Amino acid sequence: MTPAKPRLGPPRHDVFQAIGDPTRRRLVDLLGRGEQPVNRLAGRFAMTRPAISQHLRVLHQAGLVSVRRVGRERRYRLRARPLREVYDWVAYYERFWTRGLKSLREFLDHEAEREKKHDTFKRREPKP
Amino acid sequence: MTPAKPRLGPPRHDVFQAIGDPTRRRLVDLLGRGEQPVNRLAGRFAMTRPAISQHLRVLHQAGLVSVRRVGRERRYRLRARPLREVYDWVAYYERFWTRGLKSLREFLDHEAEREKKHDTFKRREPKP
DNA sequence: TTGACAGGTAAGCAATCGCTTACGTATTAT
DNA sequence: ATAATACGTAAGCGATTGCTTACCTGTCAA
Repeated sequence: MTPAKPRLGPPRHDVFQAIGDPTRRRLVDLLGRGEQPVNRLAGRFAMTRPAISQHLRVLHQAGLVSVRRVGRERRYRLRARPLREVYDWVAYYERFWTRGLKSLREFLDHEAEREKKHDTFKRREPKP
Repeated sequence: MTPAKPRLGPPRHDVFQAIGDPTRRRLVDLLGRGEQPVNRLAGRFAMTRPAISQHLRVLHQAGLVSVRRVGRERRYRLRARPLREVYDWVAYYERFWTRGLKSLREFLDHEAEREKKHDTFKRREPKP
């Protein structure tokens, strides 16, 4: 197959990717308590301040934080709205684990379950 | 600062990272309709089957899918339970966008908001 | 004005990612 | 037996990530 085209331009970070990193999730958690300057945030991590700055940039590109300059510090605040996309996506699957025996999961796999049983008895599968 | 230690051993994929990739999210979506063999899944994407196999491996390591062999095909099925971790994390922030003027967000940033106003009037900030 | 502080940014580097092609291994069809 | 199918896996690749150190600018304090 022809090689996949490389992404060009500045990497527009999407929300799912942004929260894929545990450090950034912790940053979101910390900012959930309220606006905070970079140094205060960085103090909570075992890495350098520039590293945190870079994580904050990713969060910013994902629309998850905004900055405001106060004196010589920059205070970041959480913009949780983009998380809604994640929430909406994942909330759909809630039904897959909350319900019991009559779950949608089981309903959907009903046929598959029957096939599995037959497997146990060495029944032939219909040709794939 | 001393360089961060490289992660050793096989990369145990965590759920957040697993769903950080759009291809893997689509795989989850497809599997949400029910158990499916690899070829059927791969047919929906503009990439080779091995690429899909590798994505499925990541999902498997994250506990998001299970496999079952049927004849010569392997049928993957969704195991949505680990998504609960994502759901729980993100659900906390729902309040930040659902409520109106009296949101927790505003409550937490109440002080910050006042400072901002003062900024408008060129008032000095208390020393950071 | 000089220095200390807050923090962004660039460069560099090893590790990881996401993809490809090539190949190996079961299983089914002929 | 032989070929075809379904799939995994390894190797190789360029791009990206996550960190570091080094350096820069802007603001406050002395």
